[in-house]
This record gives sequence, structure tokens and C-alpha cells, in this order.
Amino acid sequence: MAWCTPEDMAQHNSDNTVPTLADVAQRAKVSTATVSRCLNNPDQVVVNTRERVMKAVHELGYAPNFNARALAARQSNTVGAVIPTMENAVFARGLQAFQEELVRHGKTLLVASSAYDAKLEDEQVRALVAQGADALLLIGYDRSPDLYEFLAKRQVPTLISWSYAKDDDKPAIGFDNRYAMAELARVVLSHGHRRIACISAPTASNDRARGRVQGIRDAIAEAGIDAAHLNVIETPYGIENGETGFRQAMAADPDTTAVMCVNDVLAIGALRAAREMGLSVPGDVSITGFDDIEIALLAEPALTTVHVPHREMGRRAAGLIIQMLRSGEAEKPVRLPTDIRLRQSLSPRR
Amino acid sequence: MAWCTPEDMAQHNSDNTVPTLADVAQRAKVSTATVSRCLNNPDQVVVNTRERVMKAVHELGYAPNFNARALAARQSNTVGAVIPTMENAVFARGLQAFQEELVRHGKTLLVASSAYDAKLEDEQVRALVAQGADALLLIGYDRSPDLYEFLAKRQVPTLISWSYAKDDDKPAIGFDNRYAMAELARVVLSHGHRRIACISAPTASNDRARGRVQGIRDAIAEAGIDAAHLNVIETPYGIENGETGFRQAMAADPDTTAVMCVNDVLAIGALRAAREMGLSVPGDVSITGFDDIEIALLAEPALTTVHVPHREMGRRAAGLIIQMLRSGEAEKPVRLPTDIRLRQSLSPRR
DNA sequence: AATCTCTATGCAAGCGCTTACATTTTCGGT
DNA sequence: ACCGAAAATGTAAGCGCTTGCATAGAGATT
Repeated sequence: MAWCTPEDMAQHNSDNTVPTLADVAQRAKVSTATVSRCLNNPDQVVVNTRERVMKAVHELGYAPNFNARALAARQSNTVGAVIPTMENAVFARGLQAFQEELVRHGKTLLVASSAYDAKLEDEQVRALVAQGADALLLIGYDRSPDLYEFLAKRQVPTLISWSYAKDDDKPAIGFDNRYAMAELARVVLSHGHRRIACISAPTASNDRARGRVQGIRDAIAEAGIDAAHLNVIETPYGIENGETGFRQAMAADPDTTAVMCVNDVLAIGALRAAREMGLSVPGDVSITGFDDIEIALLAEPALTTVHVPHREMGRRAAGLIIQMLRSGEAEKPVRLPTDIRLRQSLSPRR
Repeated sequence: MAWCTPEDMAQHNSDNTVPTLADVAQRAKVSTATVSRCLNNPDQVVVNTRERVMKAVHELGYAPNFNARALAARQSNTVGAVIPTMENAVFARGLQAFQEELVRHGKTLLVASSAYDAKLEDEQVRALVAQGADALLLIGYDRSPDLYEFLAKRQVPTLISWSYAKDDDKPAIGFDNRYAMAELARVVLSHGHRRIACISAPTASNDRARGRVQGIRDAIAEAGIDAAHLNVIETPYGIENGETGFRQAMAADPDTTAVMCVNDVLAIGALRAAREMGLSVPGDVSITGFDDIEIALLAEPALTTVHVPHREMGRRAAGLIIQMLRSGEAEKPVRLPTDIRLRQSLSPRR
């Protein structure tokens, strides 16, 4: 099967080629400049010719070649995003909202994923820039100075998301992971828990996870407890890993009464492991998550977690990027609020 | 804050501009053609010059402009995908696998989403083609002949996924929704259920949902039951909608003993509604889903559903597209197997 | 040493579009 | 009816890269 049937070919131009601006111009008996203006600045051309041009556009089924446009105009109307993985619902959500908002402004989304691998992220970022992305959405602050330098040199507006650091002036929209987790940890502590374990994603090159773990430490220190008591287990993303993590935590200290996970998926795994081990949640052990994805509410028992406004973050991220593209200036970091959702998986220590 | 600090500017070229092929050529004292060949067909240039060129490339921090390359080479190394929404875990999964495989072949992914809206899908497809996507991944067969014609005219290799229709020779990779659901329905019927309801996504312009509903009808007809007995409720995607759907179904026929949902998310909603209504699952009513996303296993009771190999589909979809791009020919439709996962949410009629 | 192949490289013409600048048209004011 | 400013349109020079063709070397062959 060929891509093109004879009828298709005959349908528009006699030659089997995609119509170009010049074809439209010729047909409408104007110059290519006028056609271009019709498409990009319609009010610069008088209604009469405009209609003639548009007619030709439709008759020919003309669609502009964005690469040529990008080349000539030195901008691609394309925004790139590099996220760890779309399989993580939080990123899927955020990205979806981001993309929707982008489309509303006539921009296209270029996506790449890094699989939580710093080196891969570096490559993907450079690839997107080479692709001509006008701006970039990145997750978190952690990346090599080289890369930041590259981005600065290429003058690519870059927005960091999912994190907010008050002491860093890079454009960002996110929440204070450390603070949010500390808040939750305070609640856990106020429930009398003292033997606390933490299941974390790998903290190297992941400031979000690191911030969350640090938040727990902050709260523990505030409570006058030796933070060395906190058993932190690092494990990759995934329900199974949450299970293993929980087993490790309980093996390391069987008297643990609360397990705080840096995300809901790990927490769900912990929940499952607890059940398999015959431990009741929250009777024997309390478990908390972070993100508040749908699964948190569905879990049995429902998961106490930190709610993060992912969609809003995605939507506003797009807004900020559009803004930066327009003004050519960096936006100030935006801090989004989070709030704690107390549910059944957390209860006072028995 | 400006995007570029003075140091950055001074770092490479004296003028504050991104290095081009010509800069590299000049520095390496060769022509641009040679530099281009070094980058694209290294073995066409002798090792000595090649090293000199590569040295210049690195010193300058040169990165090719993909738009220019795409324009000159008439191909963008970019593949577009239009999916209903990334928030649906099945698409997120498939797309992630798709993207990973694409990257392995040096292609970039352009993503757009249609929010299950046919008109929007049409626009997004055209936009991606205009963006210069070399090939396209689409979900399902349902779309206007105009659009298919457009794609044929532009000679954009297009792969359909998530669906497989034996009587359609368009390149596709997917599963037989109708057959898979019929299989599940047979199991439901074999459990003695006769009063069956179906909660479906809107079937207009969604051949997957339509196929699944039809599958249930097929099985019912096979069993010699009047298919009119099947109460079908259409509702958008979402847990809440699943809840409402379930309530409607039970209101329409309180004696319903089995509710088959066309996807897991709706089924989870149904499960929740049943609980709220004080109905036991599967004691009073059995519930089934479709897709086998993580949530299905986590639900209480665990959801009986049809397992779909989303990741494999995504990965192989990328492979097929690469293939088509290479050969310039359409690939034959591929049918992927599905299998039924029997879990607690389905039991014999009481 | 002269001739003939190859192979490595250079030249230059585009790819389809935007846009500064030049030119023509329009139109209000007189 | 004519002038001049403003508005509409045209001209043509690129944007950064690829690639067909021409050319220049380097060996190989006699």
C-alpha cells in the first residue's frame, strides 16, 4: 500500500507535491509576503485580498511548514518539557494541564522523559533545545551547572516546576517540598509516633525527594528528638519497591510505628506489604504518602497524604512560560500551597 | 534577570550568537558541506579532517538547528502522537514506552491531546503534520475520511493503535476490543448473570468503547438472550462518572447482578458507588473493568478485568513506525493478545 | 612518468518561510 | 483634480542546513 492514491494526487496540484506559500501566492495572484501576512498578521492586509488568499489556501489545502517558519522567524512556537516519566500520574496530570494551556496559546508541546536519570535528562534537554524549543519546562532544580550554563547561553527561557526554593531566583513554580513534608511529619509526631521510618525515592539528583526527607528531619529535630532515629530507605519508583522498602524498614526496626513515604505510590506499596505481613494499618503502623493521586483515596485504608495541585501547577507553568516568551524576562518563582489530607492510614500510636 | 550573562557571551564566539555550521566550518578550515557530512555520514570524511571538525564542534559548543536540518533534508526526525489524554494511565503508559523506543532511534516525540473530542483531534493531527512530524501515532480508527485523505495526500505514515480491525488494512497495532470484551462477557454469563448493565465511555467517535459494548452484545446473543436486556449507560471518563453511571444502572434495573464497565476507571467508580449504596461486591453485584491498570489490583475487592499489554503496544508501535519510515511502506496490522484477569469483583450470581 | 580511478572535499543551489525596505495604491483634505 | 501621508503590497535577502555536481588529490596501473 502506498501512502498516496492517484486520486489524492490529482486532487490539488498537478504535481504530487505539498502546496507551499508560493503556490498559494500564485493562485491568489499576490506575493508570498502578502500570503505570509494574511496568515500571521491578517489585519495588515485589506479584506478583499485577504479573502482571495484564504480561498486559495483552502482550495490548495495549504498548511504552513513549521520548520521553515521556525527557521525564518527564529522561533518555533514549540515548548519542550522533560519529565522523569509519564507513568507517574503526578507528571501525567501536570503535563496534561500544561499542554492544554499551551495549545490555547498556539504552542506545541515537545516531550521527553529522563527516567529519573540525570545524564539522560541532560541529553534530552539539549536535544529539545536543538529541536528549536522556544522554552523549556523542567522538573526540580537538580542538574549540572553546565546545563544551566548551556541554557543561559542559548537564551532558552526555562521554568522549573514541582519545586520551590526561596533562596534561588531561577524562574520556578512549585511547592516547598521540605516545608510540606515537615508539616505532615509534625502531625505524625503529634500522634505520638517516635519510631519513624521513611521510604524515599533516590535523593541524588532529586531535590524534591531530598526536600521531603529533610522536612521529616526538621520536624523531628524540632520535637527535640535525635534525628538519627529516622531510618531512611531509598528505592526507585514503583509499588513493588514500596513493598520491599516497607519490609526493610520493619526489619531494621520492628518497633516502627509510622512509615512516611515520599510519594503515594511507594505508600501504596507499603500498605500492601503491611497487609501481607499481617500488620494492621493504622492499628499497628501508620503510613503516609505524598501527592494525593487518585489511588490515595481509593486505598484501603485511605492514605493520609499531602495534596499537591498538580493541574494548577501545569496550567500556570504554561502561563508563566508564555509570559516569559512575550516579555523576554524571567518570572519570579511562584510558590503553590499544599495541604494535608488526613485519612485513615494515620492514627495515634497505640 | 536576563537570560544571558556577560561571561556567557564572551565564552564562545565574540558575537553573542549561537554557533552555526558555518562557524564550525570556518574554525575547522573546511566547507560547511564537510562539517555536515561529519555529523551525518562520518565515514564519508577522512579521519584527520573529521577529528579537526569534531574538535571545532566541541570548542564552539555547536548544536545543529533541527529546523534548518528538517527543512533542508525534508524530514524532521520527529514523530507526533495524538492521544485522548495523558491523565488516563493506559495512554500514559503506552506513550511512555513509545517515547522511550523512539529516543533509542534518535527520534523526538511531539504530543498533543484531544480530550476525546473528534474535532480537536482533527486539528491536532493537522497541527502536528504542519509541525513537520514525519509520522503519526493515533488512537483508534474513528476519524473523518477527510482527515485520512489529508494524511494520505501529505504522505504521512500513520499508525493506529489501541484498536485492531481485521477488515481494515490501515497500519495498526492493537487488540480486538470487541472480541476481548466478548470473552469477558462469556465468563460473566457463565457465572449465571442475566441482568447485566454496561457502563461505557461515549461511543460516538470511539471505536474502542463501541467495540467493547458490542462484544458484550455478541456474547449475550450467543447465549440466546435478548440483547435488549443490556442496559448501556454512556458517560465520560472519570471515577465520579463511574459512580453516577452505576447509580443510574441500578435505578434502571434494581435486579442487575453484573455491571460491566468498558474501562477500569469507570469500574472503580462503580465499585465505590456500590459500597456507598450498601451493596456488597461481588455478593450483591459483580463488577468488571477493562485495561488492568494498577488500580484494578488495588481496589477492594480487586477488579476482574481484561489485561492489555499497553507498554508492549507502545514499544512496538514505535518499532513499526520506524519501520515504515525506513521502508516507505505501510506495515500490516498487528493484533496483540489480551487476557482476562479473574479477581474478586466477579463471582457467580447468588 | 603519464594516465586512470577512486575518494575526499568544495561549491552553490535550494528547502519554505519571514521581514526590512522599496514601491505602489488609496484616500482625505484642499 | 491634485498633493501627501498612510496603508497595502511587492521585492528580495536571508534563516542554517543538505546534497548533487564539480573539482582536486592520492594512489594504482601501465
